[in-house]
Amino acid sequence: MTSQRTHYCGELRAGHVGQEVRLCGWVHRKRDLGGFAFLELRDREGVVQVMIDPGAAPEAGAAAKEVRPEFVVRVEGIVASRGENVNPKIPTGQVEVHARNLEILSRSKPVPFPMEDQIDALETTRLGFRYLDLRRPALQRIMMLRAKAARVAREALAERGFLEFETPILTRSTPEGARDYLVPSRISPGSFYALPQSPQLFKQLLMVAGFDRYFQLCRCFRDEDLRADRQPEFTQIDLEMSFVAADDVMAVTDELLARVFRDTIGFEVPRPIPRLTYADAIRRFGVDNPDVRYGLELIDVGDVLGKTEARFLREPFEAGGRIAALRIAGATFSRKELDELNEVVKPYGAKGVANAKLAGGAWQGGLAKFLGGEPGAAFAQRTGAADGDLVLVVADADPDTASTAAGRLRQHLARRLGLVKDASWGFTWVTEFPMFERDAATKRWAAKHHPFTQPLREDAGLLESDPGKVRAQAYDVVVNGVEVGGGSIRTHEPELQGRVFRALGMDEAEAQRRFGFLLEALAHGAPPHGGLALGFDRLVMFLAGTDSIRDVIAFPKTTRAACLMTGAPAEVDEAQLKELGLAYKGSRGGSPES
RNA sequence: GGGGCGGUAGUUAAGUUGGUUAUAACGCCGGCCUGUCACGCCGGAGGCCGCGGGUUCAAGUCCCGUCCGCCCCGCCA
Repeated sequence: MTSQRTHYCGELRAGHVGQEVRLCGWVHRKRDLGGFAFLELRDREGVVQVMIDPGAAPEAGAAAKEVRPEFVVRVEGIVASRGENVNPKIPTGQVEVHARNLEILSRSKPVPFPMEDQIDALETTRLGFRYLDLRRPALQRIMMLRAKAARVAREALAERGFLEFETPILTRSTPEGARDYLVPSRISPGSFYALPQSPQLFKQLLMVAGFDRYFQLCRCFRDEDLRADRQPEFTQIDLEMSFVAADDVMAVTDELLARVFRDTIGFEVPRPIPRLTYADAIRRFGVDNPDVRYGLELIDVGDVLGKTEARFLREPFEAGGRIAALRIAGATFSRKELDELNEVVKPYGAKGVANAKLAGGAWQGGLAKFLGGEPGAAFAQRTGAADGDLVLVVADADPDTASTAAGRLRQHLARRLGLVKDASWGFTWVTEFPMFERDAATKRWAAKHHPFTQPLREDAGLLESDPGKVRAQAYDVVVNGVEVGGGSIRTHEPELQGRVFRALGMDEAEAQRRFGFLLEALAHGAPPHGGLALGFDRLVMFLAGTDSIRDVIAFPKTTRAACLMTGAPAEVDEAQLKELGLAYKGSRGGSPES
C-alpha cells in the first residue's frame, strides 16, 4: 500500500490468513495478560487484534509493555486464524496478527475521552480536542460519507455538462440578505471586502459569459445567529444554467439528489419530486417547508367559526385573519396536555389553542359553547370530525401568524403522536414563492428570495400596483420539513430588473451604485438563466442521520461562532490594526460600548 | 436582542434544609496475571466546585454580576 504498510487494519479477513503484513495505526485498546498481550490496532477502516507473544518476539513484548492507548505503532507479522477465539463483534474478528515486530512511531498523552462511538463527553470537550473527536469511528464514517457525497455530486453534474468554477472569496458587500463578514483592505484604508453569502452574482455573470452550465461546491458566509443546523460558514452545491425554465432546474436537481442519495446510502428518491405551490403549502401545512411524511393537514374554518359569538375567533377573522383547524382522530388529551399546547404556539406569536371534542354527537371542550346547532354541524362537516375526534383551532388576525403557529403545532403533534416513521423520507418542491415580503422593521418590501429572481410573467404587471401579490419563479426543495435547497429563474432583462429594484424602494442611482456591474452585464447579451443551491451540510446531515450540523463539519464553530480548538476569533496585534487603519472602540473581547 | 437548560477530579456525573475530611464510575500511575476481547485482581495518586463580588460563625449549596456551552424565538435562504 505504501512503503510503511501493506494493508489497512480494518480490511483483514479470513482470506488474508498466512500473509505477511505490515500495519500502521492507533492502539485502540491493550489487554496485557502478563505473558501474552493483545493490542487492538485501529485505522480509518477499522480495528484488528494483534497478538504479542514475548516468548516468540521478545522485543515486541518489551515494546508492548510501554504501549498505551492512542500510541501510533507499526506492526509486522502474520495474519492468523483465531480458531475458537473468534470475535463476532468486529468485521476482522476471524483473524488476528501475530506480531513479529512492534515499533512505537508516536506516543500519546492520556486522551480526554475514549475513541468510541458511544461517548458521554460534553461537546465543549469534544470541540476542544476536535482532532480526537474526529478520530472516533462515528465521525470518521461521517467525514468519509461527506467526501463521497461531494464526489458523487461532482460526477453527476460533470456528466450533465456542468463546468466547475471558483468564484471570489474576497468580494463586494451587497447589503441585501444576511449580515456580511467584512475584511478590511490594507491598500484602501476604510474600505472592506465582504465574504460571499453565496456566489449568486458571479454565477449569473458566468452565464452572461456564455458558459451555459456552472457548478461549484462553495463556501458561504453569513454573520447571523446560529442554530443546530446553521454555521457561520457552510457549503453549498451551487449551480446555474442558461436557456432554462424552472422545470429544467428542478429536473436536474431531482436527478442530482437521486444520485447522491442512491450512491451514498442506497436510498431511491421518488422522481419526480412532488411539487407544491407556496400558497398550497401555507394553506395545507402552515409553513413553507412542510414535512410531507404525514397528513394532519390544516383545515380552514374561518367562514364556519368566524361569525360565532366567540370573540377570540370572530375578531381576528373580521380583521382579515385566519382560523385553522387540525383534526386528530380518536385523540385523548388531558386538560393539562391541552393547556401545554398553548405553550407550543406562543413563541410564534399566537395567543393559544382552542379545542373541541366530538362525543356522542355533541361538542365538548372549550369551544363547545359556540358550537351548538348549525355552526357545530358545519364545523363537524368541514373538519370531517367523527365521534371521538379532537379538533384544535388556532386563530390570529395576522394570517401568517395563524399559519405558522398552526403549522408548528402540526409538527409538534406529529412528533408527540408518533406519526413520523423512523428512516422515512418526505421530499417536496415548494414553488411560486411570493416575490416580496414586508420587512418587519422598515415596513418596506424586501426580496423574499433575492432581488435577481424573476417574477412570474403573468404577475409582472403587479410590480408597481400590488407588489405583495407578485409571485416569483422561485423554488425550494424540502426534505422532511427542512429546506435543503432553493433557487430561481433570474431576471435577464435590465428593464425588468430595474422595476424590481424600484419595487424594493431602490432608485436608479442606488441600484447603479450597488449592482451597476450586474445591470451592465445584463445589457450586454444575457441569456435567460436560472439555478439553485443545495445546502450541502444539511444534505450530509440527512445522509448521516444526525441532527447537528457540527457532526458533519470537520472543524465547526460553536453557537457563538467560536472555534474552541484554535480560539478563533481572537484579538490581533496593535500593529496589525494600525496597518489596516483600524482602531477598536470599547472593551476588547466584550461587546462594544456604544 | 429575548427565553430555557447546563458548568463539581483527566472524563462523565452525585452532592439533601447552608454544617465535620466534597463522593462514585471510567480513565491515569504502580504491582500481579499466557487466549483476552469493555480482560481480571490488589494498591495508589488526582479538586481554582467556571470566574468575581456579597450574605453568614460557616457557601459546591443562598443572592448579585459575569464568562462559556447547548436548545429555541427573533434574525438567517
